[in-house]
Amino acid sequence: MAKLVERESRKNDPQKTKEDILNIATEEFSAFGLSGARVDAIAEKTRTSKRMIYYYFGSKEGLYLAVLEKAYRKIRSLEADLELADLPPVEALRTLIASTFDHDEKNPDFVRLVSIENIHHASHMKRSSEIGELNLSIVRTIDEILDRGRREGVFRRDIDAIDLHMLISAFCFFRVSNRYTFGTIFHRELSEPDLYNRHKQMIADAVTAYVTCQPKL
Amino acid sequence: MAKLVERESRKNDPQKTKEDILNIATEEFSAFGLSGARVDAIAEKTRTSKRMIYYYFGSKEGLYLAVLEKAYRKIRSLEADLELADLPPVEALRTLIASTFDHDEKNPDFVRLVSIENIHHASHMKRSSEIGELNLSIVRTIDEILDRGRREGVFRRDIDAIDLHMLISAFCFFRVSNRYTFGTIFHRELSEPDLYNRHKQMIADAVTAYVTCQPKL
DNA sequence: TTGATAATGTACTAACCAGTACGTGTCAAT
DNA sequence: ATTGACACGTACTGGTTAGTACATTATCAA
Repeated sequence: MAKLVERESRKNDPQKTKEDILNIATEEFSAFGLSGARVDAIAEKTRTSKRMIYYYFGSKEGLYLAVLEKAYRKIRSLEADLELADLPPVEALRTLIASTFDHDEKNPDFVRLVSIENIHHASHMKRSSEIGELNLSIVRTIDEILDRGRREGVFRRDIDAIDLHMLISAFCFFRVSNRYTFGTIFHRELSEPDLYNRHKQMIADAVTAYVTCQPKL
Repeated sequence: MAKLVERESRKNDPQKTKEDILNIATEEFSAFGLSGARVDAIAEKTRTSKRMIYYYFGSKEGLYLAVLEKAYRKIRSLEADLELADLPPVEALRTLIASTFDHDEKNPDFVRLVSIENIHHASHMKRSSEIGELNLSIVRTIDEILDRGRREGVFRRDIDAIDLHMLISAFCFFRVSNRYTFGTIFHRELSEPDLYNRHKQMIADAVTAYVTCQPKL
C-alpha cells in the first residue's frame, strides 16, 4: 500500500534559511546570553533543523558572532541618514541626541547583545574584522557639530567628541540595559511614555547645558 | 603498615567556609554570568568541596542570589556615610557625583553582576526580600540637595530626584559596564587615569550645568 | 539527461554539568 | 565518654547539550 501522507517536496532557499536562523538566534541570544541560549531551542523555533545551523555557522559561537555582526551592521546603516549640516549647532545636537535615544529605545535586542558582549570582554567583537572596522561616523558627525559650535562661539572649547558621544550614549543605553534592576529598585516602569518624554528632554537639556556652559576650573 | 601520610585533621569553620564560597562565586558569576559560571569550577577554587555549596546555598541559583545580595548589601553600607548637609548645593552635588563615579570604578564586579541581573530581567532581585526593600538613601540625599538648591534659587525647579540619579548613575555605570565594547570600537582604554579624571570632571560639569540652567521650552 | 554540488533531515554521541547518595569527621553539651 | 547535631568529603548519576555521521533531496550547469 502506498503512503497515504504525501511528503511535501522540500524547497531549497538558502537565503531564507540563513535569515530565519539569524533572526531566531538574535532573539535567543539576546534573551538568554551566549551561554544561556540553547542551540536546540534555536533550532526548534526555526523552520529548519539544527544541522543547518552548523552547516551555515559552524558553531554556537559562530552563530553568536553572526548575530552580533548583523546587529552592528544595522546600526551602521542607520547612522548615516541624518541631515544636520544646515541646522544651528545646538539644534543639530538635540536632533542627534533624540535619534540616539530613540534608537536604543527601539532596539532593546541590540542593547542586550552589547551588554552580553561586554560580559565576555568584547572578545568576539575583537575577533570580528567586520565590527573591528567600525569607525563610527557618529563621532565625525559630533565633531563637526562641536566645531561649528565653537566657531560660532556658543560651545565651550575643551570637549572631546568621543567623550561627548559617551555621555549621550551612556544615558540612552542605560535606560534600556538597566531597565529591570533600576525599575525594580525605584518602582518605576522605564518604558512608560511619560518617562520616555521626560528622559528624552532631560538628556538633551543636560548635554546642551554642558556644551554651552563655561568650563569650571 | 600504617599510613605514611598523616591526614591533617579537618577544621570546622562554617563562617569561613561560607565566606570563601561566596567570594569565589562572586568572581565566577561576575566573570561568566549565571549560566556561564560552573559550580564545579567554583568548588575547585574553593578550600572546600561542591558538596558544601549545596549544603549552604541549596542550588546554583541560590548561590547566585546570595552573591547578588551580598553585593547590594555592600553598596547600601557605603551609601550612608557622606556628609553633605553643610556644603552648598552645587558642591554637595559634585561630591555626590564623585562618590558615585568612584564607586562604580572601584567595583567592576558589582557593575557586572547588575548587568547580568538585567539580562535575567532582574528576576532574582525581585524574588529577594532583602534587595527588594532597598529604598535607596541616595535618592533622599539627592532630594535634599535639590531642595536646598531650589530654595537658594540656584537650581531649576522641575527636576525629579530619581531622574537625576539615573542621569548620574548611567554615565558612571556605562563607563564600567561597556568598557570593553566601547573601548574596542573607539580604541580607548577606559581605565586610563587621564580619561578617568576627564570623565569624572565631565559628568560633574554636565550635571551641574543641567541643574543650574533654565528649562528649555 | 546527467552528474556535481549545495542544501537538508534524522539519529546519534561524547562530554559536560547540576545535583545527590552515602558515609565520615568535628565539637559542644551533657 | 557518649551522643546528637552540624560540617564536610568522595564518588556517583541522570539529564542536558554542543556537535557529528550518514543518508537523502534539490538545483543547476553542461
